[in-house]
Amino acid sequence: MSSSSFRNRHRDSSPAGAPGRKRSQFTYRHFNQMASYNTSCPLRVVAHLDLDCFYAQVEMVRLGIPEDKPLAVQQWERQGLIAVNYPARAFKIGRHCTVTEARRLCPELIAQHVATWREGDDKWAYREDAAEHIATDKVSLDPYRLESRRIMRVIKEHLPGGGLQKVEKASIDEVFLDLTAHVHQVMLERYGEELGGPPPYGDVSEELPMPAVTALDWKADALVDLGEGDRQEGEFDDPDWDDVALLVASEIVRNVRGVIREKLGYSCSAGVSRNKLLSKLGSAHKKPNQQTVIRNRAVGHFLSGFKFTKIRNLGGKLGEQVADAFKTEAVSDLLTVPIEQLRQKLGDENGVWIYETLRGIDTSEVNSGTQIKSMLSAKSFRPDITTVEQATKWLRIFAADIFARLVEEGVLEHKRRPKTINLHHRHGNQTRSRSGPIPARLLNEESLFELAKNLFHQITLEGDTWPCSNLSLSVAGFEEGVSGNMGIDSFLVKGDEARVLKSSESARTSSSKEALDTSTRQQPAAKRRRIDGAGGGIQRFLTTKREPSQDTRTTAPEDDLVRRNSGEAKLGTSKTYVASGMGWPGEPLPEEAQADSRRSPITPHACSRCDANLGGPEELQSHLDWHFAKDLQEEEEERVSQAFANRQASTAVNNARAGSQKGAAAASSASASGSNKSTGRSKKKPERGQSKLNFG
DNA sequence: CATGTATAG
DNA sequence: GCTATACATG
Repeated sequence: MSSSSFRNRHRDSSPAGAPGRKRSQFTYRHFNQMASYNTSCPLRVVAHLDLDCFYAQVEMVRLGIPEDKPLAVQQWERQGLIAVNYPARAFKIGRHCTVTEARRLCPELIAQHVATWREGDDKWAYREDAAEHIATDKVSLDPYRLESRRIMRVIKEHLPGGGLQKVEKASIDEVFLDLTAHVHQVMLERYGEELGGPPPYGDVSEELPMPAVTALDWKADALVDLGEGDRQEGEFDDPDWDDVALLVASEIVRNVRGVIREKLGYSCSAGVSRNKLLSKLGSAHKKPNQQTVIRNRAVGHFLSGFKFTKIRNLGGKLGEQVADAFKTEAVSDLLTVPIEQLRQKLGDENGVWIYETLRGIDTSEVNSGTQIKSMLSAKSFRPDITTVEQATKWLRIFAADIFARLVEEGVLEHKRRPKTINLHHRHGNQTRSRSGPIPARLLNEESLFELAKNLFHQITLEGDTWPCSNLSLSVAGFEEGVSGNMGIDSFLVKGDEARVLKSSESARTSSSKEALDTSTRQQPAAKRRRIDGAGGGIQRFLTTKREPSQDTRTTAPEDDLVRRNSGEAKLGTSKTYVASGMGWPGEPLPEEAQADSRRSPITPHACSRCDANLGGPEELQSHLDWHFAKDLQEEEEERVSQAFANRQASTAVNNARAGSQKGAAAASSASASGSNKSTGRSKKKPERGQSKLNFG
């Protein structure tokens, strides 16, 4: 198949060289479309950024290890390495090596264990002995999430605002950028002569003049070449505006990469092309620390060299199905298959999708939302666990982990909350899960724990529980705005809530449950008026006590979050449980967080800390709460990022020399704990909520 | 809405 | 392994 099928050729019967005669294959309309992110715009420009062996880089930067040292990130003793840097890969060390194998291949290897949560400790940490504590520790990916956020922030700060940026966080270490509008603006500035004026006859379907340039300087970019044979389009054709757009985009991407490198020390690779599909393939094409441009004219050659199993969404069962159906894994082989046949063998939807994908057509959007949609905390047990007590312990850790992350992720200021909670259980081959709603007012650490225990109990009711090889707790269904919960809802106990929190065998182990139970038992199904709206019943135990005077807004859940947070996220041993043991029957109720004195006297509608103007006292209060939580969060973030910032410190030499986990871990804990005091809170950047909100 | 499956890094 | 997300399906 000729590569012309990948591209709408300009039909011009005159020879390519005819002076002044040839016009662009793009029209004024096409160019104008760039401003509005039309996904079918032929001048669209999308980039994919991919951090090189991200986890490994994070550890190297954090520990100040020189770039040429081989390093791998380790998880437990015998499990595969979860990241291997490029120097280590030179020794043939791969993802699925064990630590022992890796060391045999490269005695100099620095194997850094991931951070872990440990029961009784109130924060994840890097620990020398983590590898041997698979039974008590749970991996924490927080260091990587935090660095990921810093990277996102740097990217967003570097790109122009005002609707000209579209940034999608595709994973912890990947980002899509739709640069179309930005490039449009640059092209206007740079080529206003040719592009800026009105089209001839005022007709936007007129073709543009060709760019004046005859050769483009692609700098160090890896340009995908065009292949042999087909001379209809190639290097001998003059560059058109799509090439110019990609060139501008590649400059932008090179700058973004430079900024990430300079400000944070991370290298990444990038792909620049017309859409997500191609950019993603492009970023993987040359690694590390390079960028690949796939010009439209090169798409055919680029794609036909791949096995289609390398394409996003074809790496699994669907790809296997396709391979089975057509007895090939090569993209090029499938290009001759008519669309009807694809539809017939793979279904309409898949058939069409594959037909287009094979030809580099992808109109999927770059979604600027970078907000998280679900959160999961999980543990695979080695050996399996066999008792309710063990399970409960892990559930508590999960709840603490998830709640801390809810706070971390800025759920507070975003006024978002997860709607559902889910527990997965694995017993041998069989997996089961139970889920339920998270009532708005029950969004705090203890409640998540209670909810989780209940879900777990529901699972145990069906038997076949033990031994259990895996448990995971997740929250999902994030939705905007909780202010709606302050109405009549607050005074009702929904059937759902009653059911979710209904007392059960295990529930009896919790005094809060008993209170709940008695308060809801009389008329189980019906919605009911609460006896006292100001915080009796359930709320007294499951959420923070309210101040009666604030009663019209007392049940705003973000208040509960704020206050929980003020006690710092604890792993499993939140104050409540330390104080009251397990909350077994007969034990005293937890001393709840006291109404603290942070509430400033009500000043009419203006925030003293920023220029925000609030609609009324309630909004103001909520806003101040937000500041409060924000401060805590920033302190935390500062604390962590200082650890990373210290990377050039003298410990680097020691770490490198030791080449052992011991040395690295010692240094890391030193820098993590010491940084706070030594550097202090020198610069606390007053970041407005909005920018954070966009950021995710 | 609840539950399970697929995909991917 | 540990996450995160999307989707099918009842």
